[in-house]
Amino acid sequence: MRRSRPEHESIDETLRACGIIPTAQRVRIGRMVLTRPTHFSAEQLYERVNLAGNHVSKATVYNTLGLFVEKDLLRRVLVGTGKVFYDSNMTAHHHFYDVESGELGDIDAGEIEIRALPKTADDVQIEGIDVVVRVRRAAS
Amino acid sequence: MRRSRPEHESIDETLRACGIIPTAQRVRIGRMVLTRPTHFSAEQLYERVNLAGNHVSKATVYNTLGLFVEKDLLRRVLVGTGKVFYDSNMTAHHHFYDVESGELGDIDAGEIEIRALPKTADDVQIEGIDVVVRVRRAAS
DNA sequence: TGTTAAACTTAGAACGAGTCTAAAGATTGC
DNA sequence: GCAATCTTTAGACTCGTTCTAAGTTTAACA
Ligand SMILES: [Mn+2]
Ligand SMILES: [Mn+2]
Ligand SMILES: [Zn+2]
Ligand SMILES: [Zn+2]
Repeated sequence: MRRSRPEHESIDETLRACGIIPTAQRVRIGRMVLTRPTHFSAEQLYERVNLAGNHVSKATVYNTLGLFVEKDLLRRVLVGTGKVFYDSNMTAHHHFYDVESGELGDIDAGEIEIRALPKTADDVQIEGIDVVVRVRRAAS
Repeated sequence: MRRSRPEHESIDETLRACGIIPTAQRVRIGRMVLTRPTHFSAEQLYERVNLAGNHVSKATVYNTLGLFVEKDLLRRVLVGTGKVFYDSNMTAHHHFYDVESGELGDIDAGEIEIRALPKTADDVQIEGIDVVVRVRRAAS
């Protein structure tokens, strides 16, 4: 169930609407990642959230990210080995991944057509389709 | 440069043709994974290769998998968090991934149409496109 | 508003897939 | 044969992530 996050709605209300108790830590993290579409890793967030005093623990960062994913406020993006990215752009879209720099970019859903779905047995439901275009900047 | 691996060609010759010195360990692993299309993880291979005596070390398993990937004899498939699979089916195809069972299946390339490629700056070359369809067996 | 149970946060230990190290073993060219 | 190069190995190590157990906050409600 996707929910919109209009500007006038506070993070506090967004979290409540998802059944998440808006603790100080969750609101702080929410403000950082839910107010605009952004790609980031757990460690990037951990560093950023702790730049301006008021320490938030690693465990809480991971717990909160997991909770936000569970509540469809964030999605995980799997690219290279050992790298998990989070994405607060919940509209249907895909990604390109620069294998050199590790940079992640968006591809509009309209730019990739999934024509036929695989032969799905009728008890199998599709939970999502992930497309990652691996790119490399040509060596000059 | 994809090479075919006809039945009459021994693993030994396949490896040599790729510039790989066919050591006993590499040939043994090659026989297990290169003679038919198969999906497997490093630890699955490590266990299987060591079932029938003649121990092969973890380091060699990882080194060999990395070497085979580098030489385009295997590809990596990234699915769930912390799960790296290897695939000896080198024809263009995609995957579905059962998020419950962890099972991985093939989707013929023809079943998914990549219509438009993203706006690629001319110095950016596409190295590959990975499509993973996440599926879940409906709770009975 | 005080009491309490449930939910949450925390530091740090633990985990595990994957990599590295340094030494021993194999292969190759001369 | 001899030396140079390449390969394998055990086990230590790394690092992203998860777990644990204790303390803190929140929410329910008397
Ligand atoms: Mn991370
Ligand atoms: Mn594995
Ligand atoms: Zn995105
Ligand atoms: Zn496959």
